[in-house]
Amino acid sequence: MAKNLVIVESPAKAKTIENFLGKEFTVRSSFGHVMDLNKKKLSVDVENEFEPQYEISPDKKKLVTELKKMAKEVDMVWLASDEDREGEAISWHLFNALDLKEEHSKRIVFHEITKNAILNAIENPRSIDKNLVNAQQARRVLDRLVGYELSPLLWRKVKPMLSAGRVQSVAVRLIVEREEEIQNFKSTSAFRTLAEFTVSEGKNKQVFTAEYSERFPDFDNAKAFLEKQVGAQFSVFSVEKKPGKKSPAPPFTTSTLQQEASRKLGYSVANTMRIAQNLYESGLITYMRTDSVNLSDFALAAAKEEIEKVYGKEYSKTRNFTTKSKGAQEAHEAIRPAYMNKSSVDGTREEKRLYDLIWKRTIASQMSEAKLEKTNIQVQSTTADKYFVASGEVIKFDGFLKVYIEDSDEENGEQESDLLPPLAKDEKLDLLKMTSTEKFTKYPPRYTEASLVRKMEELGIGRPSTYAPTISTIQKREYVVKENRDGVDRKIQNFELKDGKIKESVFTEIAGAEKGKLFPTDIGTLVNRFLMKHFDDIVDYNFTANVEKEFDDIAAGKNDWKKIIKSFYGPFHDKIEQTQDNSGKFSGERFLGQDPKTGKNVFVKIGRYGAMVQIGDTDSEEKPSFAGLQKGQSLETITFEEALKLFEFPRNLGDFEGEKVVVAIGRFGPYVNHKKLFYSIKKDQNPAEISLDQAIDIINEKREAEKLKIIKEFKEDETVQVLNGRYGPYLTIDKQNYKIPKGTDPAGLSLEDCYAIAKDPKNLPKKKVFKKKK
DNA sequence: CAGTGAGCGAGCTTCCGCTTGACTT
Repeated sequence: MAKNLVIVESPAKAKTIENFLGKEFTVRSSFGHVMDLNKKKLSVDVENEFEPQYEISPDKKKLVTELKKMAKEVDMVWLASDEDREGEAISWHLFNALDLKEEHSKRIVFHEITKNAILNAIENPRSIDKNLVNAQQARRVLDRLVGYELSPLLWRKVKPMLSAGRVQSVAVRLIVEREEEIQNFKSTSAFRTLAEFTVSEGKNKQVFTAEYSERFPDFDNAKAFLEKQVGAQFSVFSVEKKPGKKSPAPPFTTSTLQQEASRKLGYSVANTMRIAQNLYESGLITYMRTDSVNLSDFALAAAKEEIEKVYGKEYSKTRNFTTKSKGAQEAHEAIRPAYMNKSSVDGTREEKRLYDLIWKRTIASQMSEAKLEKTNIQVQSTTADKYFVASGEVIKFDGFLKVYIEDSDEENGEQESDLLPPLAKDEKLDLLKMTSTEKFTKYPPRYTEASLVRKMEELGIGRPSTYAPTISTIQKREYVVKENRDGVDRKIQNFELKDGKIKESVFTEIAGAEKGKLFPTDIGTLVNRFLMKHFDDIVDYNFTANVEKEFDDIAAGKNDWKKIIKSFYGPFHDKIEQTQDNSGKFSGERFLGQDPKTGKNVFVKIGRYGAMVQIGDTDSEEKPSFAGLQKGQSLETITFEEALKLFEFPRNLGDFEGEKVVVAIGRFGPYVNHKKLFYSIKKDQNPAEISLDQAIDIINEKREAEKLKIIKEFKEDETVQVLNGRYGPYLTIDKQNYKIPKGTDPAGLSLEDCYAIAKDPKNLPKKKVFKKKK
């Protein structure tokens, strides 16, 4: 056994560091936090100074025992978790959980994984910073109190299984409020006029486009303007040239990597992180959960060398970027290639593409700026008051643009800068054609996963390690759905002036189509309304930023963490109790009208299982009847007629193979029921209009698919089947599933083999880790 | 997985931030 044990947070880091340190050092990892509050209970003693009740996390028990044993056998334990609030707490937890002694343990920190940085850290140890630990305790306890007092209130007032928290509830609010903005947005239109010119005399007949600097509010004005331009003379009024430059973006942080991978590669936030994790574990990139744009001296030097070698000296410019994001803790470097001279890697297509993005972004960040020349031209007409303007851009020196261009979120990328022909003042121009086209203003963009992350980072809510999980949480709770939506056709009016004649035309464009955007659900909207009404301070966009300032004071030793929590918890808990006692169910109920058949009231509201329509009052003698809303329908927008339609199920379509075929709508959407079997109806078919023949098609299709699933059946025992599942072949006996041991040919199994597999407890599927939905 | 929704009451759910595998039908 070596004389020293170093404990870091990540196993990949442990492996690298062990190589730097030599035989005297063993390096292990804690896999993150090892202690936490118990998941089942509040675990904060609110009566007694908010004392947190920590325990060793259930999944870390084995690890802690192991580390404890190792710690006893070495002379010195070096606690080398990250240098931030959470890292300090991890060291403190390890100190406690491993029963360490002051004289046998030291706290060390480093920001980059280089031999010098590690050796330097070993030479400059310190003790655990209790103030920083206390700041973490305040953060942890605050989040627990908010989450574990608000969520149960939601279970009682809105719906079971819901959740609320400092981070997720603000993320939901952003999406709900953006949707409200969009719904309230009134699109207006104006006519945009473009003209194509060439010079009248000379050789260069290059065509360029200029836009008239006024937009016309309506059809008549646009038409009048174009009519006036018939027969007009055009000439260059002014030519203005000025130099410009562009600088590269800083290297990637978690947030910017997620955004660019989404824009350029179309990866979801979770997917990007999974791929980055693989690259990190293969030693190809630095740590992928970081808020720092800093590069180590080693990386700066390596980038410089690579750029000078490949592109030449004039392309290199060493830069140090400083972070602008709120609450950044900068325990790591930016995300960069481990080796700058490795411009591509082996791996899956996804890994290659993400690595390429990281390599280019990092290299570009160390390259010189691009030099441009911008040209603005004004064209005058003898019959117009204002000018037509055109702008062009010429790249004089490409610099970093040679390697990498950052994408933007702007959806209307209409500011295309054309290359302009050489033009002089007063030069005569020929008009080729002029068009005036109706343009509609666009509502603010809906969030994508990545643009939501950017907004969260801007507000300082969430951390690099939680962006992806938070986005999955708000979708799992069904506050938000990621969806594509079809647009609607919109008529566009257009004029064209050519050869002295004006042509009118109308064409259609698709407006409002969305791909992979986040939409709030009814339940998300309702929960947000509830929180805004009773807990507006918690979902305030500045709540996190403000408490972060308090945590900073605690970390600086200027304030006591329990005092801070106390001043928050008093009023917060009062509000919890008040809302609990004084407000009723928060169901978002909306009255739609009176049922023409019975005269009873018809409502929509959120029930135990989601949005539903109710006919009849809850407190009336006769039990009300209910129907769940269908996919795509919403509490806010469903009409009285649509609501009544939901009660037309189940529909009996007729007989097939001697038994009834029934269409109905269930928990999982519309389905066909026949011989006690269920068949889902696809989205593009309307369950209210489906015919018997169409239903039979659905039944037969499913039967075909089932047949393909079967690899092997046995006449002797029909409960035994070898099937093809989502995760490869498996065995099912009497509705119990079993894994087939590796290396067995599923098609060659005999009935006896199957029984044998079933007997071995090894082949039982593991217990479900995730909870059942219901 | 499957057609629920009153009310009774038991027993369940839930936060954020650090980390990876093991595993799913």
